Amino acid sequence: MQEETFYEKVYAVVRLVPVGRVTSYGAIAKYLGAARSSRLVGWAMNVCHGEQSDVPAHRVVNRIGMLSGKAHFETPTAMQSLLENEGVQVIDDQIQNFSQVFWDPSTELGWD
DNA sequence: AGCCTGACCTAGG
DNA sequence: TCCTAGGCCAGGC
Repeated sequence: MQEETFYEKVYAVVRLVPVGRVTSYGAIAKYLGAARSSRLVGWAMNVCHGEQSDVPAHRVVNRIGMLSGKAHFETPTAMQSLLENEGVQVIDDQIQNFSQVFWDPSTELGWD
């Protein structure tokens, strides 16, 4: 575990995100014990984008549930399309029922 | 080696 | 309640 870098940890958590659910950068960072390093999560996603990793970056949004990273996908609509394909309703780059589809690792995984 | 930027979050006015 | 400022770590120039 310690051998894994911050990115590896981020990827691991993102990969644990169930289908039809989304999480936030801050939630992941907080779960990793780096709540103040939420930017690194976004940076990790950027690196992940270049990698062929099976990291569902489309399931990661900001704290308000907005598809802030959609611009970094292959296409501006790829993120929304992927989320809608998984059953997540997205309107105007904004996830609907965000509180319901939100998946917090600190809560879900934290409860053991 | 130093400065700037970035898919963010929290706090203060 | 909305807007502005600061801070965090890593990568690029």
